[in-house]
Amino acid sequence: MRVDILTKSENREVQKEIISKLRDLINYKNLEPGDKLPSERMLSEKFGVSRSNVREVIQKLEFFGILKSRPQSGTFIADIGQIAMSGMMDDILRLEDPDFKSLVETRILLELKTVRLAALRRTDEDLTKMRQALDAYKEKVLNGQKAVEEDLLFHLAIAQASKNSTMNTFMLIITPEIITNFEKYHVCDANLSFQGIQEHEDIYEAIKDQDPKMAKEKMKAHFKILYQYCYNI
Amino acid sequence: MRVDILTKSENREVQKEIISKLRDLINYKNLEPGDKLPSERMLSEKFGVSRSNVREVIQKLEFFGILKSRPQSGTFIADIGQIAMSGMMDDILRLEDPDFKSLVETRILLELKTVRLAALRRTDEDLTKMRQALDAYKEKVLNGQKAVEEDLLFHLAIAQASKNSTMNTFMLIITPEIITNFEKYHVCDANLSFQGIQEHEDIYEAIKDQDPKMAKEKMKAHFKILYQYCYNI
DNA sequence: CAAACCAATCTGGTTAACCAATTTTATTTG
DNA sequence: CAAATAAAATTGGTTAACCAGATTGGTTTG
Repeated sequence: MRVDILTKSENREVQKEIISKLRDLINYKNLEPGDKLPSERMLSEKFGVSRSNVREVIQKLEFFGILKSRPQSGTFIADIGQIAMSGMMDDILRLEDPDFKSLVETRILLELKTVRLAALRRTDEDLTKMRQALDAYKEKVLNGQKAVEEDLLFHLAIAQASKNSTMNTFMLIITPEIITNFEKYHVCDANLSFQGIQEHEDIYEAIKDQDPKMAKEKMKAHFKILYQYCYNI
Repeated sequence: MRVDILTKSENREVQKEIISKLRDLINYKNLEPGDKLPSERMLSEKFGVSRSNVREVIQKLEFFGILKSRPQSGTFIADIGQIAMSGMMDDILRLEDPDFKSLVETRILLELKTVRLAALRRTDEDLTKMRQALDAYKEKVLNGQKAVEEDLLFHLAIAQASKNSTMNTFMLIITPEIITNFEKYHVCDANLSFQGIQEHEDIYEAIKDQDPKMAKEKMKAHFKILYQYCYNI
């Protein structure tokens, strides 16, 4: 178990080193947007790491949108300039694992927006999905069971109804970590209350009525306890 | 070029199919959080795909936090229940590529928050970094050159000063796509104006003075043009 | 009979050889 | 000499064999 964590962090260190070396290489060679990177083989040899390590890093930077690899052709620098490139790589290297506060802070920010957008843009289909999620949540709570997951799925349904794919993606990214931390810090216990049901119903109604202001208001009320929890940990 | 896009989207289709099959398998086998998935070899055989494809998907789901693979041991379902698991996989399957509007909408939301947090939490070091980014931006604009990248790096410096690692990460994720789209839709042309310099200076001053309200105000003013651009495209 | 031990097996990770498509270079041809 | 063609080298992607550590089941031992 201990070793596992070690190897993982070791691997991460390796990745960071590769990114750093890659940045230096790009700066040194004055590569510009659209230019081709040296081949994976070349890089793995030059950096003294395995080709799969290089591939992992390239995939990661491709996810961040600053590289673009084309089969049988090469890996290219995306259409952002050298300055942005170098600056972003620095930032990526400096990225830390998200702490719980940062997660909740971001979640609240996102949800106060998605709920407004959902009220404005929701279709009938969205409404059905939210209703289903809400009912599943209700049933669990009324049976005295934990319902953290059903809770979150309701909120994800809202994000989906917001029709903003970026926020939807971001909600998906933070949700599992939210769930894990909720259970770790026993935030879920507070979720057993019947009050939660009414709050969810209120939010649902506001979205159904296409009332963005009310929707945001109700979501704010729903987050009130979370606020306190978050800032006491 | 055409083929490249095709193979990429084909690959994406393969990935989606694997995720879908994996979800069905988990549901069918009633796997719960903490349970071990069948080995990569087994899955690749069962699904009729290559092991590297399986590994790609696992990495992706690991990024979304719903799987966790441990070396020499196996891949495990994260500490989220089956319901959240299945629901999230559905959502991931349904994820679309972000459109420009969605990107700008999210950026504005994030930045109106990070600028407030930066005003509250910035250190002197943060201030120095922002100053450097601002000066680099100024120089380019005063020389009549495009400065989209320097612009964004200033905003990234703010995100970093916000001390919220989640928002910082999200800003990093959307930045390259923002840059690309800015150049595509010639939003950058509007950035040549000297007005931008003053607006940046105002934001910087507000953060320096640790005045969150003013900082948000100035950021809002800075985004005014962007708002219009965004909703006219 | 339970606890300690050990070897066979299984795991994700790594490596190296291979593939098909592309790109470059050399050759041919008008 | 330039354009067309063909062959060689290079590319990211794929595959299969291999590795070291973890797990497991049976065996031994007190």
